[in-house]
Amino acid sequence: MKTSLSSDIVFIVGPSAVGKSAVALELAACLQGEIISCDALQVYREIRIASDRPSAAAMAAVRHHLFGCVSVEELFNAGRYRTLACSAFEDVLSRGRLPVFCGGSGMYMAVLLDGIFESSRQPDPALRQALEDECARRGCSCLYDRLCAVDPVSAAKIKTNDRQRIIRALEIFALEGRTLSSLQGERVGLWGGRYRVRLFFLDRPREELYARADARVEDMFALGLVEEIKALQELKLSASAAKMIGVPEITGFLCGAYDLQRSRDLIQRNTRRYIKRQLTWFRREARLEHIGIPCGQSPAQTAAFIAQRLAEV
RNA sequence: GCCGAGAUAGCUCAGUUGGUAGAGCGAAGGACUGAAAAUCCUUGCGUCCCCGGUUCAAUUCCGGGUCUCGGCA
Repeated sequence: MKTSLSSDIVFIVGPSAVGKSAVALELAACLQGEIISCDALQVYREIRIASDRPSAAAMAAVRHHLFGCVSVEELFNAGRYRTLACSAFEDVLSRGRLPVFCGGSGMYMAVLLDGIFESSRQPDPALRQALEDECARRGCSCLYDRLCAVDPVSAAKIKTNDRQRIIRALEIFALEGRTLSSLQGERVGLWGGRYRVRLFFLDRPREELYARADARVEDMFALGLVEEIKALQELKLSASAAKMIGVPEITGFLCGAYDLQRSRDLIQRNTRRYIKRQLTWFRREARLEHIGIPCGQSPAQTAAFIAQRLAEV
């Protein structure tokens, strides 16, 4: 079917296990679109089952971007994502197709919509490591005190024992010679720019979401999750890949810390907590158009509903 | 049937020398802008099994009951 587009870029976001991928696939298929990942883990090549990457059939039916584009050994982060995602959607647009971003990483969506400050310098792993070491040795509050002196605006927004953010803020100051808070004021993103952007948030009742997520974890085990994670042991995982849900839990099992059942329970629990955090993130995002998916509705029906909304406005 | 032990937050339990109670886990809410599937913050009135008794006051002591778990038959 041919629909006249009223948007240049579409986002399909929502919590884990809500059914984003299937809806995005249907939507892209009927609007001549291409899918771009908006997910922090689906970019990793070696993690197929654990990140619930779209099937080969789905990828053959509609062109997908950024899925499995980097190795788990590489450091990946929001900055790199933004660079890759921007060139991907420009590529899609240049071929007259509709970019459909799909994923559950709220921050990656925010980074595209609102931007991120542009760093002139290369990240310095040694500097990060030095800050890590100092934090481990002398405690978080010691670094926090330093941040208060250097960048009181950022310090006011960061909790005294939020290791990750304290280190990040100090790292930026050391690297750029300017404070994180001042740099963050200079961000420019897609929102409010020359593109028409529509954000669709897919949702289901919490209990249904949890049940679907639990079932999906069972499926992952059946598909060979343990083998997939076991294979990663040969590699040197980057910090970002090593903390993905599934890796620590299965590694614990492989080391004999507990049985398989326990690792599955942990993965299910951690997935539920992750879903909760996603919901918290998206809840305060006022730009989203909420799409509640009724129980039993097919992805094609949801996609048709969204396509209609796109055509109307 | 007898003898023990127990019954307290969703779960596992602690505790109150009698002044209506608190840990862990789970759960919920929140923050979030280059690790984000990350990192971090906040939140526990619950017929203290039921009915009586003693007492100014009982979840705590006493008696009876119900149920659960051991052991013995």
